[in-house]
Amino acid sequence: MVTTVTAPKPSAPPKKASFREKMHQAREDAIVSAVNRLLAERGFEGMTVDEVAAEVGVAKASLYKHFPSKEHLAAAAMVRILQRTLEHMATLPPQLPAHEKLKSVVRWAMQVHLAGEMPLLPTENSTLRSTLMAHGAYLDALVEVSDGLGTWIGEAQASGALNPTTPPIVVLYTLFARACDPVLGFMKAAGQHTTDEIVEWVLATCFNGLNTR
Amino acid sequence: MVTTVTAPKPSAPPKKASFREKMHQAREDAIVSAVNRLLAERGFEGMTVDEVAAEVGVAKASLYKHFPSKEHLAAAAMVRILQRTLEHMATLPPQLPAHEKLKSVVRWAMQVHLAGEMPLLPTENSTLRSTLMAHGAYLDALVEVSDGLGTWIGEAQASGALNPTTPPIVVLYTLFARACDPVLGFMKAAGQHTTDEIVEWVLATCFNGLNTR
DNA sequence: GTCTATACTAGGATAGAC
DNA sequence: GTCTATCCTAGTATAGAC
Repeated sequence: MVTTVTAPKPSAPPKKASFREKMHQAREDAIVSAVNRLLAERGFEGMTVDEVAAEVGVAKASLYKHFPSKEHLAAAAMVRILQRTLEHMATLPPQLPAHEKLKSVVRWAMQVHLAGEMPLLPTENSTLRSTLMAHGAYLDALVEVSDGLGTWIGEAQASGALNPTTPPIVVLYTLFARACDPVLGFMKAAGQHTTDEIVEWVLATCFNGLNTR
Repeated sequence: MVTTVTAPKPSAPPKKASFREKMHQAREDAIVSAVNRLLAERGFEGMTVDEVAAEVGVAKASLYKHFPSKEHLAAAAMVRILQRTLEHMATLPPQLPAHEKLKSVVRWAMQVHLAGEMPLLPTENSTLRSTLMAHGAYLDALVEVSDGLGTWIGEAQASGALNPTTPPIVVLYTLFARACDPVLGFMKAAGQHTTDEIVEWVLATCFNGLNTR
């Protein structure tokens, strides 16, 4: 075949390639957004791929051209929320005290939660767990968020703002857990308060505790 | 059929009736225990009726002689944990300060959680939710627990032990949520601390907050 | 890479004998 | 009221045309 004369594969025009790529990304973004919302509403087990397809307005088979399984769909949504978290963290002014940065992140996460966009934490022993634990992008993003928060936790404890006797890992896990706090949903369902009020009360409970100070 | 001579249905000997009844109750108790454990491990959607049957060591069809649906299996487990909560509440000495009673209940619930016996809260929009909302025994038990805790919350806020500016409903929901706090599972999975340490730290975080006091 | 149509399986529920 | 065997829907995933 060495002697065969074939035209060299023409490199596609950059403009067009970029356009196609953009469409592709936009479509995947729409998919991940839908997954994210359904994950927040129903959890991984409760969410069905049919629902995702319906919400995106695309055939189910098409989803599987983008992502190889339901677990990978969910993983993409988890990566996305972690990246959004990193983006929020990056917007915080460096001179802000560490404990204020932490508060801001939790406040932001609670607002995301109340907006119905915070995926529920996967239960242990879930098929999702093992996929996530083998998912490089997810682990990377998780480590990056944890490291960032961990640094601030150290600073806030050193400054005396956060209780230094609490093990930092307890603080870190508590912050993650508060982002998914069911209290937010309960209060919203009770329907007696604005989302801002709910966020401030739950946030205050988190940092100040239930006891009188 | 009025003229038909039939022996009057002999009332079963109390001893034997009681025995049969006891066997029945013991079987149902075993079922509910298994459901409770699997609900804690996998959540409602993640739990399968096959697993329940396997764990009890009984045929799946037999389960449906006791409970009409998967939802009702779960509801029975929810009722049971609420009743266990009421039992624990009843053991507390009346002269104990209200805020200590509340702490004791949360501590107990966390221990139950770490023992793998705390059913996960049902996600909103679940088929389980609607069954629970139509389940008299569940609602009764829920109201009874809520009323009991609500009374203590009022007392603890009046005494100044709990922050009186926090809406009581926030306190109540927070206590329920802490019983299912994923932080407990995270810390346990991290495997660096005893369950007693975990409980005390999470409990302290709940009542004292993350901030330095 | 999108669609329609379908394969395949898991899982909730039931039939019917004992 | 327990069992075995089965029904049947829902839901993940894929085939194959365009």
